[in-house]
Amino acid sequence: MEDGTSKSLGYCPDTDADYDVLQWDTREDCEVRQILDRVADKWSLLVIALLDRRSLRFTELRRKVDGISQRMLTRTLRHLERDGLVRRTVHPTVPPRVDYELTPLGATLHDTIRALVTWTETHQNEIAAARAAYDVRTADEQRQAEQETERREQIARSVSAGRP
Amino acid sequence: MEDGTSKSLGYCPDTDADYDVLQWDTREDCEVRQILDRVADKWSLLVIALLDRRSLRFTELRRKVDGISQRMLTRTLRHLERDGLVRRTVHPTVPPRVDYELTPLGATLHDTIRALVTWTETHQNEIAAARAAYDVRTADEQRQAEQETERREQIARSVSAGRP
DNA sequence: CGGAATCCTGCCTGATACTG
DNA sequence: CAGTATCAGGCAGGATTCCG
Repeated sequence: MEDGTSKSLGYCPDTDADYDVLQWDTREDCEVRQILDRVADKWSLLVIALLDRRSLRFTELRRKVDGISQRMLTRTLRHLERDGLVRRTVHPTVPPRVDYELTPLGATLHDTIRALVTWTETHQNEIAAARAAYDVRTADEQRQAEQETERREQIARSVSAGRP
Repeated sequence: MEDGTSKSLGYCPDTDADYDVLQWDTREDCEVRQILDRVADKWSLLVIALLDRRSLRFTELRRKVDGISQRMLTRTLRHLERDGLVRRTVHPTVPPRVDYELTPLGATLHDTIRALVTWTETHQNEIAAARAAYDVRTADEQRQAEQETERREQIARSVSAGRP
């Protein structure tokens, strides 16, 4: 209800004849895209990665996922619950206590997501190096571009000075 | 330069005494989080998933990634290039031609992301079922809540009518 | 404690126009 | 073709408040 199910039937002119490479339905209204957009959400990813077998309470999650607002945590958890990835258990105590844990389905996704986290941990140095290199390159190009612009402006000035 | 490069080296003051479960640095300024936030972006994910060995031109990508604005495609590609995941090749022809392809590093990430896409394809039926079930449940609860509210309002009305 | 409701800001997006 | 630039608008997301 409310969100990602039926949408603008975004018809997709899509591909024509390049089936040489594996492809999948990339249309926006495609089921896989819908799910992927949810799963590829940074908060969802973190929550699932943190729910490693052990169930966590709302506030525990809030503390562990640094930077998340309670609004987004609530939304994220509702989405994950709706998708059958997380089970929400309310204990009718006072003060209230709500536990979140992965469902079996969520656990299978957890494995995949852990792989992503592991990849990140493994390659973070390479990425940092790539970023540094890129930034240097870009800074150089910008300096050159500025010089180029200045040169042209000088030409333009001398021209307009020639015939006022 | 500017964003997430050299920072808090992975040690995590974080938790106090719950090391029972595997944990990693979840702080917002953590290197891994920075990368993860980028990788977990829906557009990045799609682009990497589509760049399967074969290089693609800008417009090819634009057509394949249904729903992306050219602004976001440009941004996404720049980010991926900066992170060393995608190589951008400009052919000085006319009209211009720019090819994008995965770097070796990007290819390793591609494997992980394909796993995510495959997971989605495999479990989309289960998720659809979970969503349907959830929506039914929620609709029921809402109907009950509305009835409850109405009942209380009636009581309130009869009370205020009793002593005006 | 675990939310729901409200307000408000900022970014994404879409459209358009202009370069090279 | 492959962008960059700019502007309007809409909605995601943060901060705050209040309730069971």
